[in-house]
Amino acid sequence: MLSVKFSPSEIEEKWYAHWMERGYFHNEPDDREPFSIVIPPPNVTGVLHMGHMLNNTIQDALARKARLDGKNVCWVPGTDHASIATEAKVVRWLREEKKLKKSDLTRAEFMGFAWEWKEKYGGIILRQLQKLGSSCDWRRTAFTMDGVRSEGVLKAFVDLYYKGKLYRDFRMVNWDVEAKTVLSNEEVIHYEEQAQLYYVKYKVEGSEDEYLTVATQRPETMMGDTAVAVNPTDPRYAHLKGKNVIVPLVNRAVPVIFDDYVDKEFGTGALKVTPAHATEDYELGKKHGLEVIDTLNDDGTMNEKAVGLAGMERFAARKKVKKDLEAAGVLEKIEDYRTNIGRSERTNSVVEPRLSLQWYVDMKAIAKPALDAVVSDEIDFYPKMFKNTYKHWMENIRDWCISRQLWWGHRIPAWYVGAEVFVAESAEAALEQARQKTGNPALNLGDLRQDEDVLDTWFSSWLWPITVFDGFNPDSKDFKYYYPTSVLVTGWDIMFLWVARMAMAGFEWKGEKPFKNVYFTGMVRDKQRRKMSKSLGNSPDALLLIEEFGADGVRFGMLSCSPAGGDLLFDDKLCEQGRNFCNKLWNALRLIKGWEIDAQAPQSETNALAVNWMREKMNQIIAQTEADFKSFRLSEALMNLYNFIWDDFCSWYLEMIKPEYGAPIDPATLQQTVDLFETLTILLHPFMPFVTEEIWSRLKPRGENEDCIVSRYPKARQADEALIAQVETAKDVISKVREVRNSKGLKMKEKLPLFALESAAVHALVQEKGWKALVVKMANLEDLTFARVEHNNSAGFISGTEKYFIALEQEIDVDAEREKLSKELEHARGFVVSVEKKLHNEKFVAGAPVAVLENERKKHADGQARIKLLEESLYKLSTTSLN
RNA sequence: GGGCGGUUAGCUCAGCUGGUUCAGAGCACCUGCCUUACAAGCAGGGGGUCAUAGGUUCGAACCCUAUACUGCCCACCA
Repeated sequence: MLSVKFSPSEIEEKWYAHWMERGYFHNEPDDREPFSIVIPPPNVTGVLHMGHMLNNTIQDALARKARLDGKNVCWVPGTDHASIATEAKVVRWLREEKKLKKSDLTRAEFMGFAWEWKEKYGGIILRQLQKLGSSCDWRRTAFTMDGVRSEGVLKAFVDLYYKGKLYRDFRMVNWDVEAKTVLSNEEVIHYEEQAQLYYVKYKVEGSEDEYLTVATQRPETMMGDTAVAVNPTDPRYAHLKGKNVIVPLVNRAVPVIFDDYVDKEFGTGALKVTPAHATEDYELGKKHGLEVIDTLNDDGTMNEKAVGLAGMERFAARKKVKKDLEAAGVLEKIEDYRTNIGRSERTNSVVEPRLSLQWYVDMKAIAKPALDAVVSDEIDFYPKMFKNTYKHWMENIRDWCISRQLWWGHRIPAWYVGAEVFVAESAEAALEQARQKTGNPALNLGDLRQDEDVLDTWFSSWLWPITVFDGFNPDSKDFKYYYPTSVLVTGWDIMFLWVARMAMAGFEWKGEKPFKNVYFTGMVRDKQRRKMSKSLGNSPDALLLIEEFGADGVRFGMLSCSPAGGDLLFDDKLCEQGRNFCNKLWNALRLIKGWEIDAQAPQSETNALAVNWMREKMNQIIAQTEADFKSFRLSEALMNLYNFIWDDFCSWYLEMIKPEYGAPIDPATLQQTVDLFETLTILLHPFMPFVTEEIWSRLKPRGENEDCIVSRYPKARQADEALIAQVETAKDVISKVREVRNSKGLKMKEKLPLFALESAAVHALVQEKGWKALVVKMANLEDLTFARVEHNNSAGFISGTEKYFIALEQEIDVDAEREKLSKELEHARGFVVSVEKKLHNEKFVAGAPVAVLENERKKHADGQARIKLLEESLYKLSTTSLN
């Protein structure tokens, strides 16, 4: 006997192991149509969170659907070395577990520990993805820092360098003082924050007590000031031309310069210029030939140039400067104001503009084909609106800073001999170049100094679709077969960091797009629309969720409310709904399995009607689901199936064919029902693989390799709308009888007589095979018979244009009934009037398509028929009440 | 400052090419049921001025214009 409650934990591991053992996830190139996906590689250090669950559930649904469509599916899993994040974790681990500081280790020692750490903790997230049911080809698991991928990174770097699309430059960068590395623009997140504007008085040199007041947000950088700038058209300061002002506290004279850049309206209209610590100041400095005084160390403390502040952390220094300025009597006032502060995506520390020498990719040189591909829909975005964002960014693209002052990552393949740089895939190759260039054959490896920096993690991830199939090898069989990939599923938050760059890399090295479709998922948030975060504690533990609701339940929860691109407001309730759905399916199976069979019994007309109706409805749902998949409307597809299975299949169909208690079922109906149910498991399999596989295995005896996961998706044919309409009419009558029961307090168990007012239409329905018996069974009627007039004390309803009623034992509440009927009548009349308006409008009659016109005429006729019936009932009611 | 969205039921959102009784779904809520598959359930029910104002059209939730509110992305205003 099957248990009343479905328990996912008992079957999940079994089926996952079974699928793996059968090798269903693995494919090699063959003559089938390929369907390939590359996973957005999660951080190797990470654990599964809601965002991963969402995008992996979507990818898995797409992969499973493609598999059911008979395609050669290849979903490549893997992880990303996540330079900054991992290095930070390793540093903390070393400090806490091994009592070691990074600064005490050599580079090689550190890397040894980092790899040790990676081996220990690196695979967790991939094992968690398996729990979710992800049908990845695990044999192809890749890592951005493994041998094959690393080789690709070096090749890409060298290739770009010799094409002149990669260069080294000294300029203002974003500095993360905590990680002590440079960041790309895309890794800086701007937040609007509360800040203070300090008004500081700079004495005009040579004057008695004339001051020029500047407004600054960062007074601690004033020791690096080398000018004060004002707008040349500002009359307030015109007389200062050629004058100097004295920087307070350090008492250094700096010139007053004049530049259009300065906004007269902001603050006092005077801007202190600190070329070492602000991008625009640096530009001003270059323009006006100013000295650059760097007052910061790489860890965010002040250096000796910041007189009196040396060694202090930058924000402590700000407080001290404030005090000192007050003491000196040159702090005019402090104002609160809102401003944008840039913070490091990884460490969240305030990013410091800083001058340094770094490597860059010339993005303008490689962006064009990737931009065109999206604009022309060669690459399709879902939802479409992200095209605009992408286009805007690509058209204003800025060069990409790819070097990082870290150790965990791909070390930059550049070697220096003196001031000369040699870029090559290996030290040996660089040495060869150096020998030729210098004409000195005695040079050896020891004379070469390799660049200390590593590459931005995204410099390896942007090659992912290229390197993942077979390294950086354009001629490989797998690469040729699986590239470009079919669809990329990822969050919109990494559109610039990853998606756009992959597109560029694809065209740069393969001359072709890396993916045909991009599906952008929304951000997972909690019910209050807050981002899921560790610090808020509002992020549920993914594995606990799976334990509680089952993988299918959680998948249902993630998918059922995930319109592409929009926020996904996560709520446990959705997973619960998914779990309940599994249970519903399970119990439908129990029901069918529990029936006795009478091998001799013929199929009743009612059962035949029910089966045919269900088949036609299923045709509709198959076509709908197919269309939804094509346009990546997974949420809709799942919800349609959910409603279809719960309402149409379980509540209606199974109840239609369900034998009386203890009675057997005929073999034909049972077989057809099993077939229908089997089709349902296939339709639902992409979303809920475990429960469907389990039910599939129990529906029929199965052979070797005969599993739901590798079955064939049904093909939709044109549904028989007339047949569907016929049964829908029956459903309407049945529902209305039930409504009467409910409102009159009649029990479901009580068999009732139902009458239909004589009409050709009802006679026609009753003559349809099985129709009347269906209504009698489902509405629990004594019989359905005809009457020429409505009986006294009856409760009636109109279905379509026909009047039905149930004669009641009890007296009816005449006033209430009259009010109800009057309302309905009023509504019907209003409806007819609105239709008439259209029909009397000559322009409508002339302009509307025939089908629309026909329909309006039918609406008009039906409406009039209904009005007539209502009027008769009302009349009947009034004569009753007179009695 | 530039750009892109959104506003439909108490909540979250569909509504695809303007046309069927189009005003929908899920959740929540209300009523009645432990009815022999399922209380993780069954049968029913209430609930909306489609943000506002104009316009186009035979016809508008849908197209256009303006307004209000709101979210996001990009950008060097100290």
